[in-house]
Amino acid sequence: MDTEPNRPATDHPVLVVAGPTASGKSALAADVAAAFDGVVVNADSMQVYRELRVLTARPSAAEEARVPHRLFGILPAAEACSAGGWLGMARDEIAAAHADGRLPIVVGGTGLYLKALTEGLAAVPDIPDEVRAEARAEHARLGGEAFRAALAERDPESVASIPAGDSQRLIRAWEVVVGTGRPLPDWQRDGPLPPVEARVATIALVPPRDLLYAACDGRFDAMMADGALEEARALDALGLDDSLPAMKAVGVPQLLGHIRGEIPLADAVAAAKQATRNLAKRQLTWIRHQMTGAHVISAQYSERLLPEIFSFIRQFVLTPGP
RNA sequence: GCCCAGGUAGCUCAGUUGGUAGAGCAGCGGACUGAAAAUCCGCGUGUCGGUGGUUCGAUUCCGCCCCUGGGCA
Repeated sequence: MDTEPNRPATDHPVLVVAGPTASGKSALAADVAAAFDGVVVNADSMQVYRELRVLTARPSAAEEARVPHRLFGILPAAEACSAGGWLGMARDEIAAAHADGRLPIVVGGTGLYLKALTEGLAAVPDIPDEVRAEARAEHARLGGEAFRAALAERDPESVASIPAGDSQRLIRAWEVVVGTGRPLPDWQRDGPLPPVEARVATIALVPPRDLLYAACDGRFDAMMADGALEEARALDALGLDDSLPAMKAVGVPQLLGHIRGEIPLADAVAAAKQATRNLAKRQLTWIRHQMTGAHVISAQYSERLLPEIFSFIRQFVLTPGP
């Protein structure tokens, strides 16, 4: 790692900016980066996909020209990103920023990614693709209840805390025991891979609910005006599997429903706005319970908040600890 | 004006052979360790349009009125 020899790695600052969708965190991150010689690092599971520019509200070309941005639009929609995959890339970008003497500003709404960054991730080996495919096939074949019962024979601990309907987490638990021979909770008990070596301070934007929901609605209208439907058509033309992560980004299933002649455009737009609001609510729950310790700002982002934010950064981010 | 169909939760509706009612969605709360913008779990008192009547008891049956669709004039 390219750290300065006489300075402990943990003295390197990292600013994390969390917040629900449409809260203005991207603008906040860019404004901070402009003021503090920073690099914006994406921590959003959907903004990593190349084909989704409009529908994920990725920073504009102008914004990227104004301030360096990393990990935006770097993977094809045909690939599936993951918390672990992202973490590796994020650590590299953070290290690179530090090596350049810049402040890494990690911004995104994917709580799991941010938690992996700040608290580390269990050191589970990579699961072979065949095992992962088999896990999904078995789940599809057996159904949730039977799949869960089968998993209980090898990993009763996971089963105890995962309901039969929670396909994604059941499948993950299954592929870990089958792929590694050890249940996921055992790996977790080994302790996480060390989190990023840095002093991390977190700002969380938590706007009032009514304003946030209005922002969600307004932003989807803006996306439509900016070519969201065309973007969805282009994605559809790739003929990708609908179960891929990129195909599940808010707005994509709804617009594809219209493109495929299943629902009127107005219904698709309304459904996409609704899905955005549902997502925002889940993100708020995550922030409230999983990101304790963050500096909470109870508002939508606006430049008027910058003095408070700059003051926080000078005090807790740029000032080395004892 | 007449005929028909409706008026039940914020919305769309179900239901009660008369004993004051329940789904989906919304909303709210919660979970979350490698596809997480994912995947899930929990929370349902509302003058059952109004008003008279029958009844021990009416949201349910009857009368009248109001409102919304559709049809006939």
